[in-house]
Amino acid sequence: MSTLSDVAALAGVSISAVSRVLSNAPSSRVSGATRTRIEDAARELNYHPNFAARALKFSRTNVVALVVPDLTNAIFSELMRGVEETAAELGYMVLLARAESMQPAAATMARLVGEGRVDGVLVQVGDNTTTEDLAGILDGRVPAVLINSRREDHVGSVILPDEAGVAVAVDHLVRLGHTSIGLVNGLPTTDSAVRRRVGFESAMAAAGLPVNPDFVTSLGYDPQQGRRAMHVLGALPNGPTALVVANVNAALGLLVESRTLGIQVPGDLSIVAIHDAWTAENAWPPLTTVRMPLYELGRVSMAAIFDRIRSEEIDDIVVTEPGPELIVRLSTAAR
Amino acid sequence: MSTLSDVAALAGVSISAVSRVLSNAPSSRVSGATRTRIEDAARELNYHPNFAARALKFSRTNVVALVVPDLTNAIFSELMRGVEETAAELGYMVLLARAESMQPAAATMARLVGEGRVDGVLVQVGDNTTTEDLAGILDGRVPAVLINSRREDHVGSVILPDEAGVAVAVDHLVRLGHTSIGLVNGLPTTDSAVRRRVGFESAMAAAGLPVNPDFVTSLGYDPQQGRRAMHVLGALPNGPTALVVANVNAALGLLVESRTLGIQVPGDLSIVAIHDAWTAENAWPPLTTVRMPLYELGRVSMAAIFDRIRSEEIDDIVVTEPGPELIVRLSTAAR
DNA sequence: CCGCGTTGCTCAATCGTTTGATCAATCGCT
DNA sequence: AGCGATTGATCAAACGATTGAGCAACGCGG
Repeated sequence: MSTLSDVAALAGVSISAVSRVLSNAPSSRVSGATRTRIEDAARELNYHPNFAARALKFSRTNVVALVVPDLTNAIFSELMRGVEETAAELGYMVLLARAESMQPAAATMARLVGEGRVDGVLVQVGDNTTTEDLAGILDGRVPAVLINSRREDHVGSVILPDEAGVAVAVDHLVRLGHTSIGLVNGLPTTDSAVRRRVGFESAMAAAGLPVNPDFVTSLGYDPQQGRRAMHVLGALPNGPTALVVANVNAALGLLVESRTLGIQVPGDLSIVAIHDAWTAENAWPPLTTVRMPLYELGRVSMAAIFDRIRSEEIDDIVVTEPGPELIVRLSTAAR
Repeated sequence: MSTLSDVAALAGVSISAVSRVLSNAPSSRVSGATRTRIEDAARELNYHPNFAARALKFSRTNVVALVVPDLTNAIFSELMRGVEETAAELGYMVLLARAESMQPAAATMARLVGEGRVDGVLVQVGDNTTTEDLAGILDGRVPAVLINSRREDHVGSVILPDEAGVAVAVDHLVRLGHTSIGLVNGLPTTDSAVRRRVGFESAMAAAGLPVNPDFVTSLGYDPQQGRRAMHVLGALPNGPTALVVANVNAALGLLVESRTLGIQVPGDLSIVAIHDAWTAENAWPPLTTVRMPLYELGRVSMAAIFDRIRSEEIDDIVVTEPGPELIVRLSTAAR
């Protein structure tokens, strides 16, 4: 790891000259001869500017943290790709952080920012995270953007068109002739679950169908809760003939429980899940899903935190392009 | 974000005093009075030492990069947990990086270290990681530990007891009365696939069973390749009655293809997959798996890179404790 | 040939932290 | 009281990069 002085010594000039040449300062006033001498020296020594030194000088690291509840959630794959690609375009790096339980995560984030390791934070909160835990980080001193959830007391969020997504799912089922449709939702404390519930009710109303409260569960987005939901709904004497499952992972668990209960999918019960992932096409039956614009969610979120860092300006954004896309597989059938 | 000078000013002392008190230097020689004054001031200002400044001073960041081919692979969940927990114990942070987003990977890793962003690199090589991608770390200038693979030209690796894992799977199938057993393996270029193949052959030999080359595929670890493998094996006139699938993700794809082909699992075909993950118990039928010590793999890997960074000493290690553990679910049945 | 503008480079301060060297004040001992 | 040892603090030099200010050399017009 060579430094500016090493390069300067080799090229026989001062470190200032080297710095100016290598950072391509427009006002650099350097002769062509020294310029090439410096560039050659830098190449020979394989010079890379020291990250810590620059960060110290600029009090800026060009790093943002992306905090997600579970990195191995296939759903986040596209989100991360969007964030990372946009970050790279903007000259940023992404520090990926798991936040399984938020207590230590909040502390970790506070450290991350307090120690100046990152310039901003993108937070995707999960099922078992109340945004309360994040209060410390969201007090406005730290550039932060909430992904997939909103808070009254914090401006700066990017969310998905959840209502529209659920509407696409409901429409598909209605078109197939279903009238008795249930919703397997996330926890009511989750912001996205609230929006999905609203979307469900509007879509049902628009189709002229009643919402049976017994057909709506709000247990959570993970497979275990999907199982529980199926268990609850399966025990109903006259259950729904179709379900909108607000999360593909929950749908996987639900599918297993349906088999245990001897319920045929899609014969007895049609299922359409929100979010597409590789697990959906490798389930049996392969799941009909609504693909949400997660890649774009990532892109927009990164762009938003960038703006926030540079200009202090930030909005609450809904990603609308592209809209939710129905992917028909084998878990839905006509009634 | 307050600095040492802020704290010093508030406490009415020099920054040296503050630094010594807050870093708990044993030779600090500070009076109890000033000590508490400084500590109070630090707390009041919510002081956190600046990361960049310390990194610059120590030319050490206490960060290691963990490079994995695909973050959303459920298998890596435990691995990451092991790495992160051990890192935390050793005072390190983990910079998670997707290999996919590091194009070209060699250059990105070189930059990571060249710019002094990380002190070392943990690399989990995937199916499509090329030797070229690793070029930067093989010359030994960068502290690096290979996870799950070994190379002649690089010392510093931690691997799983792959042979033993496959043996556990084979034993289970043999005990169930199977004699016609196949192997759905990873690419022959993958180091772990080679070891699993060896383990398969030894285990079969130990059971006094012949290995039918037609029953062995080496297409890859992902679901798509699992499907292809099933397609190939399903076309055989007298196929195997049981399969060891070297990766749980491949097994998921294989399972779907088996349904498409009308092959009953476990009626016509028993399946045991290497690696346990939440997807295994949420498949249908729930997959019998061999749980490998991935958490410990993470712990040992982190410990190894730590040693390498501190002392330049490094070994090639096999994680043996705990051994592979059979988890019986519903994808295997007696013959 | 003097003064002025320009060119091409170097000096030196700065970011925040650590730490050996230094120094003033106090203490213990005779 | 005198003097060395100890205590409790500060000074200042790094770490590596950036950048405004400064300075020597040169060209050129008058």
